[in-house]
Amino acid sequence: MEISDTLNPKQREAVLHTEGPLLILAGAGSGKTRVLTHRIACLIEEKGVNPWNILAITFTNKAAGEMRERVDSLVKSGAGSVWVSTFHSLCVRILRRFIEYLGYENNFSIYDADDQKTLMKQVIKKLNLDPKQYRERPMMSIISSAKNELIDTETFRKKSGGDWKLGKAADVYEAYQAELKKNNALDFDDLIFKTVDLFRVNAEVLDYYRERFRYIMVDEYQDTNTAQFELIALLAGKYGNLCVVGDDDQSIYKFRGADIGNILNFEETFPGTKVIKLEQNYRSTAHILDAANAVICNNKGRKQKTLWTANEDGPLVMFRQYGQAYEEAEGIVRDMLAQGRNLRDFAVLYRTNAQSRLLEEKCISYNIPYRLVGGVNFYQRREIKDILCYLKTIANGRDDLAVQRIINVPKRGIGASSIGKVMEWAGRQETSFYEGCVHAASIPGMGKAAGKIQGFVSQIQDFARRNQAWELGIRQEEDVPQNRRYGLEGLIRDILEETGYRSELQAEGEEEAKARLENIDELINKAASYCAENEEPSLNGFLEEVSLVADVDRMDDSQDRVTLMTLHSAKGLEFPVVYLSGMEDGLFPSSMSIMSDDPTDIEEERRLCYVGITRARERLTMTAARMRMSKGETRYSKVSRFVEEIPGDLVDTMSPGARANANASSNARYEEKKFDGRQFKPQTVVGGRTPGFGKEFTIQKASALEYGAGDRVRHGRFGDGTVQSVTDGARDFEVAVEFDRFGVKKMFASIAKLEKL
DNA sequence: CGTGGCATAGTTTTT
DNA sequence: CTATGCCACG
Repeated sequence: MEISDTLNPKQREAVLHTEGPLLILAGAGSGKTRVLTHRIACLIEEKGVNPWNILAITFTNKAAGEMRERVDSLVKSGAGSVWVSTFHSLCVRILRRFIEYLGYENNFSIYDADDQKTLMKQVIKKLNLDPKQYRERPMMSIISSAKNELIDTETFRKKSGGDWKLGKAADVYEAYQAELKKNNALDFDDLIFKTVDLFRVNAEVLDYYRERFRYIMVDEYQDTNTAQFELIALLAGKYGNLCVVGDDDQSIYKFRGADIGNILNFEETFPGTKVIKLEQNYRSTAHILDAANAVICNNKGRKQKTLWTANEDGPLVMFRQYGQAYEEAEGIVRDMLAQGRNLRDFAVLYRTNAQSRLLEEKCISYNIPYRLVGGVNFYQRREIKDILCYLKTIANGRDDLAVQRIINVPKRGIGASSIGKVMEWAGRQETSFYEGCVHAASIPGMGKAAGKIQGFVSQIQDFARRNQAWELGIRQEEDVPQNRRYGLEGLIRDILEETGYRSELQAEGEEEAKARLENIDELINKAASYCAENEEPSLNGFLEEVSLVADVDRMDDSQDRVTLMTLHSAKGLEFPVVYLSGMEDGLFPSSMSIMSDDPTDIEEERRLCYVGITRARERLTMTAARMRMSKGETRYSKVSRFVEEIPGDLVDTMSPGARANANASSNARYEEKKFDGRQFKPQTVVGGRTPGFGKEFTIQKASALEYGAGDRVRHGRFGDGTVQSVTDGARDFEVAVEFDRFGVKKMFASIAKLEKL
């Protein structure tokens, strides 16, 4: 085959350079996946490398799946032996095989964020720390960063020096790790950390994988953290055939420990590195690309490169500012409808998951099918977690968290005090909670509860026996519906029926139960397809698969639907038409990053904006709202600084006439809530490069107000009322007024323009 | 032992 | 505003 036919010179160079360290700086839409897949094909077909010796690491399972598919279609045979995987699944596979060297059992559980939180809460309680002062989240993030930096408990303790607060954190870290180990469980960060640990303590295992993975490729390299870096460096330490692909401008996971230094310093770390820049963009129109470049060039400390394209100019970038956030959502939905394209062409992106709600509501009211990526995770739903905890208990009885979650679900009359007694006993015996349940009868003071616990234990044992029989390939004789082979599907069904989970669910209400049972059905389908797709399906394998899914992995693009998702989830994807919603200072960039004294925080937001812009192929629309509800109160925002960074001649701000139209039509539906847009004419216009929008909405805070609590005032729309309170906020005075006809309203003084009577 | 009501905290982003 | 968590009561 002619591998290089469809590639440009730079791409071809990257594909053919197969030996030694290679850094590919690939701008957005520059065809990096094509380079990677062709490179794999080249290794196999031109250089005669055994596919078995190739490892490609991606960020999400979705990306891995796509790469696998493309390699399959490119390579005649053997492509199946190429190991394409995410960091996390790679590590799980390695650990399942060798973790016993680290003192864990190979049926370990994987804890997600919820599990971590529960465990952390227990730890804080156990250490008798004030839960007001030591909250789970901050503690988790301290520990997570430590693990991402490969700092173990011992080093952490040393580094804490005499610092009291850090010493406490060290206590928590130690206790948390001990608890995980006791439960034979690893959290997400551990998966990487422990694999590095394994490689460091066991030279044989390391060498085995070094021999195995002679050619390594890493996608999205800009988002690797120290632990992941070390993992790769160890693996590539013998043959040195390491090819990383990334774009420093698209590094958006600093909060998760990603170290942009990994890509910026790659050349120094790996002497003899060949650097290839891919700067031609094949994805977007020139206008979109110019806008992206205009935004990102405000960042300092980036590798110099300029994306260019041979594509046509395309339409201008659109910007629209609405009054209320729901008008913004409606505006987007109507705009999509007006274009008359396939719904799958559209993506609406936003900074925070909370923003999806309004968009969903509007999609529903306009009858537009949508697909929501992220948000409340399927696997976080109560009923799904319940069933998964049954499965986890069956797979790994040492997972106390799982056992404790389900021991009284459905209700078995095992209450908090009985559970407490078992916990106490297990603690004294230095054994697991489940083991405590097994010996419930011999625990003093258990009373009637002992029998109930026994019942639970024998149920679990029964399930475990069936599962073991299935895993060993023995056909289950009894309880087989027709001639279907017993498997995970059957196991979940049995759990549902035999524990009484289904009947309890049905007892509690029609609608609710129906929805939950549908979710469980979806889980059963998942289990069935897992079993069908895998050579050697196992309970642990299934649990892994469900715990390592990213939100985008569950994105189903088979149906013609609009996609709603966060900017983070959108990384690596592309759509013909993209809306960037909520372009407001304080939301995007987030107020956290604005307040931060670390200037690189805002740069990370800017990179996120760059990622968002470059998702669009043909048409990009940015939208903002002046008012948005958050935490129960209205927030007023000006247009995002990122919008201002785009030169005015690239932007189409809606003409005043068109805006009036849009408002008029949206009013029809929301008349009662509508707040006349004209009242929001700027009080003060502070000069901006781009006329028509930008800095127009700068509120001039008055030094004092002429009215106070108790005074009668008049409002342009709400009529007369009595001032209840005046709060002196940072940006403006906030006034609460009880209107005679409209009730109590809170408003900002400079906007409301209240007139004293 | 279970439930229902109230209080409080929380919003970045996720494998 | 909404989700979660805790406490008091039945």
